[in-house]
Amino acid sequence: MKKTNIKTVKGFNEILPPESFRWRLVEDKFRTLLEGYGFAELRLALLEPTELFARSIGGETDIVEKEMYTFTDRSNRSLTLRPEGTASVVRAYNQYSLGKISEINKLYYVGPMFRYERPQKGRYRQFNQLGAEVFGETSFYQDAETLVMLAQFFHALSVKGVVLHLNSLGCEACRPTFRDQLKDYLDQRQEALCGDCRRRISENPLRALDCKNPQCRETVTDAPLISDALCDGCRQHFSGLCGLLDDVGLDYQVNPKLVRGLDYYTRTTFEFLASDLGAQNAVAAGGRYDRLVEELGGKATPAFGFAIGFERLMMLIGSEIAPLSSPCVALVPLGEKALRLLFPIHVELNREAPVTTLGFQQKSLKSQLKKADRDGVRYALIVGSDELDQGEALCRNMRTKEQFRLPFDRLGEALRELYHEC
RNA sequence: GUGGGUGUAGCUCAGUUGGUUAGAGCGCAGGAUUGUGGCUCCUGAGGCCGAGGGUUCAAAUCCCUUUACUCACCCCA
Repeated sequence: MKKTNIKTVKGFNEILPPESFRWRLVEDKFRTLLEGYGFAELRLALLEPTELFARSIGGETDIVEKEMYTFTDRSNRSLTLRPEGTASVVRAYNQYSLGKISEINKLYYVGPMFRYERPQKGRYRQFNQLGAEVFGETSFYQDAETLVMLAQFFHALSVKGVVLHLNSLGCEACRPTFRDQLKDYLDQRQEALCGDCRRRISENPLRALDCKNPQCRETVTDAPLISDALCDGCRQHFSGLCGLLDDVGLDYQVNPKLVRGLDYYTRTTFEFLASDLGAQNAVAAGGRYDRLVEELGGKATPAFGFAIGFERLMMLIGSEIAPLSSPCVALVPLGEKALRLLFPIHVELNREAPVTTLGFQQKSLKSQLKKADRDGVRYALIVGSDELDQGEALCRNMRTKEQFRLPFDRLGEALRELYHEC
């Protein structure tokens, strides 16, 4: 404690074993599922020009205003550690002209994001997201497929108590009208709103809808609803999506007051909310953003995406997931000569799979068996002076306590056979 | 940025109204007649009691400051 005074930066979340094994399992499930649906992985830069986020997320959002890790590098460029994944994916989509390679692009990513916020339960300054984006598809079938896929992911992990909340935010045709309507409504009730909401009236009035201040909530109960203001196109898109979700039996709640903190969303927007996560209850969220690709300088391309909060997801998953495969045989040398004999076998056997364990300290048989037991191996292979004399190792089945002999000259293949039985 | 809570062994925590060398459980290491694990028993290692200052004959304990963690607000995954 006294000399380890260099510690992680506040809020930077690190994953230690055995938790890291659980993370791997969940991540593997995510990859398998998404690749099954035709997604391919993108591994992108963690550091981007600051301008990317200012333009994509929205200059007026809290994320850009006060939550980014922004600094200038040695050549005085303003750089930012990515606070989310979508902006970078869109940047890459444009930069590498992915739209020209194929009409539809389904991409996913896994990795850390950075936001300078006060850490608390389920929120860190370095946190991890599992995310995916689909480019080039306007159909509500795409929205539905992606939402169902997410629900399948949660189901496969036995996550219970997550509810899908759905809304449509309209498009460039109908949202401005609604925005003005809402602005008027809020303007007339300024006194009843909190300071933040008053500020929001001009900047982003939609966000006043999901303010948690009780008084604001009450004030907003009779506010105009976006669902009443949607244009025909948006209305059909949304009802089409709901119809598909009904068809496949995916439960959802339409929440007309659900809005997003990021400016780029259009039409479908959603959150998967967990009941037992405390205040940070959104495990996954996302929606459609049909304008962003063009706004970032690309060809107009519709898109749909989501991000899952990895830490939050892991809090919802029971810790009873089975550990990864463990070694099968503990090699137990008694003395330097035996160790010397076993070492080449050990390194040969573990080339491709965890078959054996071998300790290099000269320890008593008793403590080596103790360790073998803790490691959960099925067999202990004992080599002491007797065995060296006879040219045979003594193999003990840790469960049945049966012991049998294995000649040195075929130890390797014999252990390999035992491993395949494990 | 604003509030509240908590910092004692690797982990989970005890520690009386301030009073000797600071405790338990788990974990770790070793042992219980020569080379046989899990159960039991014994022994051991491991702490500047988060840090700094103050009050006192005496501080883990009281006061101040600071820092870290944590929960909530804000916002978000």
